[in-house]
Amino acid sequence: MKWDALEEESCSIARSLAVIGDRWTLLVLRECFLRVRRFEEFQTNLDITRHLLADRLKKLVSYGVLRRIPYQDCPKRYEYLLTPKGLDLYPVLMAIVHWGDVHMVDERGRPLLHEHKNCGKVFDPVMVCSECGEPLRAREVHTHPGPGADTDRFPAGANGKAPRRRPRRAHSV
Amino acid sequence: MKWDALEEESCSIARSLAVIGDRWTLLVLRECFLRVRRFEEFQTNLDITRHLLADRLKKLVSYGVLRRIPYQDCPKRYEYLLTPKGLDLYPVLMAIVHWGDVHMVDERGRPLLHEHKNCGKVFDPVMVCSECGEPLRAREVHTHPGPGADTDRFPAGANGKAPRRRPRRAHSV
DNA sequence: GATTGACAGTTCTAAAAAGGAACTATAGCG
DNA sequence: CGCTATAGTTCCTTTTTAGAACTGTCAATC
Repeated sequence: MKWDALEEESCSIARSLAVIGDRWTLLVLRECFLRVRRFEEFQTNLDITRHLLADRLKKLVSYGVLRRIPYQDCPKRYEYLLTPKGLDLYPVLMAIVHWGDVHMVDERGRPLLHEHKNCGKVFDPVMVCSECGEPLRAREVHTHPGPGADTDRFPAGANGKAPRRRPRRAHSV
Repeated sequence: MKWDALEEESCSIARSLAVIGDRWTLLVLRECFLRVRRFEEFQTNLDITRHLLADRLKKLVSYGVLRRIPYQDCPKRYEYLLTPKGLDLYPVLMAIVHWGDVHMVDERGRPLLHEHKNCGKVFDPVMVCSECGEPLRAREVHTHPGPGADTDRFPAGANGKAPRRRPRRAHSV
């Protein structure tokens, strides 16, 4: 499977990974949420090669995750800002941060603490069900093929196509 | 920055990315949550090269995300199961799925629908504050350096070290 | 007026990683 | 014996990435 093929997959994870499934991209986005906006600042903070940084920024702009906005003319200079689509990646970053906080910290403890302005407390992010508000656990979730399902992998009950593999039972994720 | 250097960083995102910051690894984990356990099944479903698959599985086992369990002797055969540490990646996967569902679907709609067994409804995952239960938005979160902070990037107020850059204001993420 | 520095990249070559296909080893089955 | 299934490994080619230097524009400094 090539990089570009990910976008074509009938799977929201695969399609998301076409955008964010690369270590540098996620680190660039971390910087964006830390209010970093300019090429040089990304480059200094991340110690990424300039080539790759230019490439990743271009890709994120083309996917609508960042906007490239001029902040001065003469010479033309641009900065990179999160779009609403980019801001919606916040839960992804927070989920990754929290997993790292729980499972990857060293003896010194967490590098960053998060404070919720609304309630004033240091918190952890928790993933809950939009309907009942309960925290989600993999075991307590069933999946069903949706309208955009890959009929090869998740064959619809009624059509005559032979499944490529044995029919699957309901899944998590 | 080399791959291995990520683990050393004083940032939970960087350290998490040392484990999951690669497109194949996240696709392998997707399969794990879909109850896939065996080498051949991963390989067929993902169309990953056997070489890479072997490498990624080995890495995930070494990080304690998967366990490699024999399910028969003669010949020895192993299957890969999520550990508790691996199961804790569920919110990360769900956050990615949800972002893809919202921003990357084609005209056909979502590939998969998720049903919460506890309440019986099709749901979306929502990231909330552990303290007040409100949904999290990047703008409403401040960060402070924690005990494991990088003093270079987040200098402690009292010590005499000159900050490498101008002192930062509080951040999101 | 020449020099230096900031910024946002681009260009070049060498090294590392990934892709693709075939091969190995073990056992059960007919 | 030949065939299939499983879980990898080996070999070679192609693609990406790393690392460093270079370009071009303007502003401020010597």
